[in-house]
Amino acid sequence: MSGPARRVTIRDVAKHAGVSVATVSRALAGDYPVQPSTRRKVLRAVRELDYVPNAQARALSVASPGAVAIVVNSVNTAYYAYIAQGVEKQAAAEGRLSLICTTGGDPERELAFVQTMREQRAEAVILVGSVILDDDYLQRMTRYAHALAASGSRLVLCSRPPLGEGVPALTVGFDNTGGAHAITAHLLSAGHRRILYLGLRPGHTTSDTRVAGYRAAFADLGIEHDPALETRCDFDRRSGYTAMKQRLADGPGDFTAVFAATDVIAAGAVQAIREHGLRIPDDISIVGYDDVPPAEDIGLTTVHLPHTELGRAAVRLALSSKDPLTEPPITLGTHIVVRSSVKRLGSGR
Amino acid sequence: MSGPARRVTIRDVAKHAGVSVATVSRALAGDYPVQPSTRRKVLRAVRELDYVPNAQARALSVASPGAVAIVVNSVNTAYYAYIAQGVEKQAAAEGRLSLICTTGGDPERELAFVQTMREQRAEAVILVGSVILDDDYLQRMTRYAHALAASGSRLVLCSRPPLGEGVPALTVGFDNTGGAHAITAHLLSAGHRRILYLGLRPGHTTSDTRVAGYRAAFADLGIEHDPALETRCDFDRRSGYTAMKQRLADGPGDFTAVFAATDVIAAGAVQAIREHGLRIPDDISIVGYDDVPPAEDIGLTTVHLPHTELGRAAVRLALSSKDPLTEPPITLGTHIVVRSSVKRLGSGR
DNA sequence: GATGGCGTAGTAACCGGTTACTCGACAAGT
DNA sequence: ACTTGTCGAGTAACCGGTTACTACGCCATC
Repeated sequence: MSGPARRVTIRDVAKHAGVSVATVSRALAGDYPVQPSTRRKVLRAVRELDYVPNAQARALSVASPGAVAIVVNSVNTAYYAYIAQGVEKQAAAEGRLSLICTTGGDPERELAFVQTMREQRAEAVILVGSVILDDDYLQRMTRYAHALAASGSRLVLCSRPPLGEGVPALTVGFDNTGGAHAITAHLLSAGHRRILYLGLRPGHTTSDTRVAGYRAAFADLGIEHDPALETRCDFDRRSGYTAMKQRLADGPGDFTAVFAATDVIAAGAVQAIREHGLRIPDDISIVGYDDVPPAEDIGLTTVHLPHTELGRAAVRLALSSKDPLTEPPITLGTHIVVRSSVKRLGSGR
Repeated sequence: MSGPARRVTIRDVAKHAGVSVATVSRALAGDYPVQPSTRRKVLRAVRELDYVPNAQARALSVASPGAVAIVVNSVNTAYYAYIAQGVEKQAAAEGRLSLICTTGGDPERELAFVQTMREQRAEAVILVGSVILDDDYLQRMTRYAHALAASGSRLVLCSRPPLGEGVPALTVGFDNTGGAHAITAHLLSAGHRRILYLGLRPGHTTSDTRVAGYRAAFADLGIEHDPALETRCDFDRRSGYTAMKQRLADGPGDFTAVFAATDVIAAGAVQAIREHGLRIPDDISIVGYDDVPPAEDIGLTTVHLPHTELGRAAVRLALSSKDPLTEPPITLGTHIVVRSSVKRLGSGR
């Protein structure tokens, strides 16, 4: 029982079946007339040798669809996981393999992966997730875009700001400003006026767009807004917890509602609020953003994002024949999901 | 500005630099002496033409590391996402690309993907997640194992039962029975005697192993156990909710604690308990399993699983030179995470 | 019976790299 | 001056497939 020393190639099959390699190839492809008896011989040889064609070799001579690559910070975060799921599903539906890379936010890894994808002849590279928008970032993305375009791959920025004219990159995102506007208006119409915004992070694109919607809601309804209610906070549970703890320690009765920039922040904030002996929504109302799992568990009213659809849209766009230089960004709409974290204030005004 | 009609190949670079293709290859590989002046010419040509070597072509002539493929039900589930994260990280650390495939539990997709991975010459295929253990499944896996082994790929079953002697598959898993034993003992030592097990699903490997630990804990401590407290329930939130609802409607005071087979089931159960007007842990204690996000949000005492480490171990094992025919299954230990969902009963017995 | 067309199968070139082997030039040794 | 050795570069074979082109046998047709 000698182990298979070498992989079985099409030549082995040809020899075994007593035909030429061309015949084997044609019998398997089925696009060229082959005598039924010959075909049977070939298929039997294939079965007996357990031959599997080498996709890499085939890709050399035939233009075959390339893989779709997803780059995310981490798969552990529901927000990314949902999007990645959409990407994978759509890619599979279109007959593409999905390559995945997690960067942990490290630009080095991102760069290395983009380079690898050029070598792999990936058909599309999808970068997911918000970022700090600075010059370094813009330059980096612009370089990626041109490099990938030159290699015939397409770059899709998913839930990231567009790069602007003349840069060959496609963009798909959520309507963050619209969603933030809507949920803020929801709080305002429930009678809340002093609404804490938890998640200020200047330069962070997701934060910036959401806070913009929050402010716009006040402005549109002609309600005055206290900038001191905008609270800095990173986008994770712990930060939400500590920021809220701090805020409650400083001035308890300063606000009646909280708009957390993400559900994860909200989860942390909820814990802080409860530990402070306050009840939701009786003492404090709170809303979040994203509609990811913690939201349902804590009964959080939030903004639902079509995550999976975003991933699908990214792939569809990438595999379409749209010109990346001129195609406008796609923006997916959002809607509010009402649960039980908002109390209607007495309308005695 | 005529778009690059064809990809730039090593021959283009050679022509542009006025050298032979061999020289270009060697100048880039750097493993063969090349005159510095020649090397400079080559590198300049590479830069000017923006040449990127074709990894697929290289893989044909040189034995290069293959990709690592992960197959999961879905990336949306934290349990899978954590494991996938571990796989991706370890694969990246070992210089491999990660391919991902979600099956939604469809054996057809799984089969198709395994076949594709053979064609792609993947180095390892990692199947993750529990399954219904029946003859059909065993036959399928055995077929995969032999097929992949014949193509030189390795099969790793992650959090799935081993296939037994003579089948070339590696196995990595959690100590489900041990963890279930420990957390049941935790409830017993807190004074609980009537403990509802929520998540019975005969044939489902994860469920079977956990319920075994639950029963063993009673047996080891010589405490009688009422089989009627083992409740059927699927492994999702909704099922946990409805099963608990039903149980509470049937006989409220029948049990003092609940052992949910997963944290997700627990999350559903918690909601049902609260809606029934009962409080946790004052009226009912509850524990879960997995230690995935809902656990922290609902303050659930649970069994922590080293998910990410499982993924890493799977990759390490796959890329090691261990013989899949003889290598014993790896089992990763677990530990209890105590939060606030268990009440110590009055020790008045 | 020579000619042409059709249906199958084989030969060899090609995809884009790597590398064993060959070869010329030049320096050192005798 | 001739051999020998070394260095650097080119030629061509090869990796494992696909496919354009060629060749052959057979039948119908003139």
